[in-house]
Amino acid sequence: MLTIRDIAAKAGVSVSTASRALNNNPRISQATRERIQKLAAAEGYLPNYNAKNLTAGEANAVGVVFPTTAHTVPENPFYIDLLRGINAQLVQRHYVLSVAISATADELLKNVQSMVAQGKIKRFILFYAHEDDPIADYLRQQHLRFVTIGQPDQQHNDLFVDNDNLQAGIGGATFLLDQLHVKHPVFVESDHDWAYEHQRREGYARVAARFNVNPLTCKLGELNRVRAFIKRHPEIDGIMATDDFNGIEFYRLLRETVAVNHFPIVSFNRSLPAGLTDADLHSVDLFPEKMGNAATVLLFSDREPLATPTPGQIRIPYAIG
Amino acid sequence: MLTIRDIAAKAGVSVSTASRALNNNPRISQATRERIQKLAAAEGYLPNYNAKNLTAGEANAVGVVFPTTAHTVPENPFYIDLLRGINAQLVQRHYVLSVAISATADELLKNVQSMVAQGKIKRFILFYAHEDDPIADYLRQQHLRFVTIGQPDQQHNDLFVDNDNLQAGIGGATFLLDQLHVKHPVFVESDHDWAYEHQRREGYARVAARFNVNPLTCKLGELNRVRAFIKRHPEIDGIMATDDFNGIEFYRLLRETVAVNHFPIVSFNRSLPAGLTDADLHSVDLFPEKMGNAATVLLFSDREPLATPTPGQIRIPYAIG
DNA sequence: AAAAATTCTGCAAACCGTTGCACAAGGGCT
DNA sequence: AGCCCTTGTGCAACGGTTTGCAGAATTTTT
Repeated sequence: MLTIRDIAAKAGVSVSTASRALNNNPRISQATRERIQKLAAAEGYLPNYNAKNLTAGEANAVGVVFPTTAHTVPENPFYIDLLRGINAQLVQRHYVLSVAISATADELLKNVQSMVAQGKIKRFILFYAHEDDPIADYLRQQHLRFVTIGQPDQQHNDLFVDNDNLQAGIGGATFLLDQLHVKHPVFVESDHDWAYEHQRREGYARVAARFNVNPLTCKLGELNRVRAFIKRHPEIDGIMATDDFNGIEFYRLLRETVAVNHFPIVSFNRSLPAGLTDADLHSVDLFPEKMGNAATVLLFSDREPLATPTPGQIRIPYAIG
Repeated sequence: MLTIRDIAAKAGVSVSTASRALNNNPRISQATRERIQKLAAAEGYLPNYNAKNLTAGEANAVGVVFPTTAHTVPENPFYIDLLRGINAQLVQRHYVLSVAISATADELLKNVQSMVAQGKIKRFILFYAHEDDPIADYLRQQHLRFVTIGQPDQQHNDLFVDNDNLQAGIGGATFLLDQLHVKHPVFVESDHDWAYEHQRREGYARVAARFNVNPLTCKLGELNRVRAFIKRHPEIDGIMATDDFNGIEFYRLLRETVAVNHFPIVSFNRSLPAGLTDADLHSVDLFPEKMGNAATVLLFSDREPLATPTPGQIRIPYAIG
């Protein structure tokens, strides 16, 4: 194993000079610095991060915390893309991505605490934004840096990255009404009252108003209630859903009564392969990978100031595909 | 920050004694060991893993490598469950889960190499089993321990965990023919020729033979070919698919010609929420979380011998839900 | 030419554990 | 009493890197 001592010896300098040269310390002359860096690169020297971490008192790792319950099945592909985006940023910084994932909140907290206490991990990304979250509380109390995915509790002003759900709602609805020529849309949401659903609905409502169209809305849940709703609204000729699953579920119920085909649906966050439905399914792409990127950049913004000054939050735009 | 020196001082012993006591070294008397462990626990002492790793020359981390292509959407929920299973085992061992995930094979390899060289990670789990995989080659060449999820290349005898796909195929087919009383089943698979699909098909074929039923099979792909297939086989009264997506896609095409309802489908690895289809959808559960558990146990089997001797591979049974 | 200021480099300690080796204490044996 | 063996403990070095401080070398100033 090649150590910094070997490099120092080959370069004919002391270990401390080598160390400083490799870390671009301005106290080492430009010439020496370059010479040593070239040498190190040529020899294939790579620093031992365990040693680095020991002296730094901080690990070169970012903790990524998954929500406890997998309930949110629809979000799964989203998580993977987030991981991609985050890791792409981390490798550049010679950081490693460590995940905390557990069945219960208790275990999860222990997992995170151990990362902090034993592993000296000082930076985290939370894959959820809950109110009164014990993990977030703990991190705040320890004065550790973290970014949440999704807009968190307003009262602490934590760092977060979120979609611009309002704009995405506006964009999706405009596409549905304008491009797909839908006259009698229905907005379909889950029965969870999630914040992002409200925001998307608000966007939809605004566009509906602009197009002079009735902003019909249906919340999923008890099937017969939904069926009754559909019976009452035979005029529906297009669906805007908060995600693919909700959209397709509503469509299935709709087709129990009316024989339609190639029916226009606009949803968010494409999470299903084509070919699963004969609907004319469009999706507002929310770029989870970009969210991962942005979250990481924000997480390191204490060291590496952001290009554009931002107030501790980033909103990712959307696109329709 | 509480260090081992503090504990040693409070206990009135030397640092080395404290270290040995905490690591259950038999050279320290039972009495002293217990006394020091109690004290450490009471004081809330937690060892610094960066220091431990430095002396050990190995990090307390397992690298989890995702396949490059995200396209494999169907498998996503599976990955999350795997992570769960793995992490549950790791926390017990005071290990951390580090992921490597990248868009391109090149970057992924670099990612892994950096984990090894800089991070001193010595154990890996691969979330795929490809032939001639550069990552696996690299790990073998470095004599590092790794376990693949799914049965790998036979010629190297790597460690792996896989489903018992043959048995699962038998189980699923039996359920379809016996419980759901299907007389004219069709086995639907993707056009990727994946190994697990062959194995499941083999199970299906055996059961078909036993039930004296024609082992009809259809490979997805070009839609009109599939439609023609369906036209030729109006007798089909049940589907066995290699995953939910394939099953539902075939079902959709089927319904273009025949108006069926509550149609029996048996697939594998439930990855869709109910409510998306009106088919009578059953799934053979392959317990990805258990696979994660097993993979981890296998990964550490050099230190912690397995309860039941196994030949470097574990097969996870299935259940039908 | 000498002094001062500036720039560059090296020594050694520090980070926090583990571990080889030596030594001390205690017991049993002849 | 003297010796050996066993058991328990401590000293000090080690792992690979960073960094405060001091000293050497070079340049600038007077």
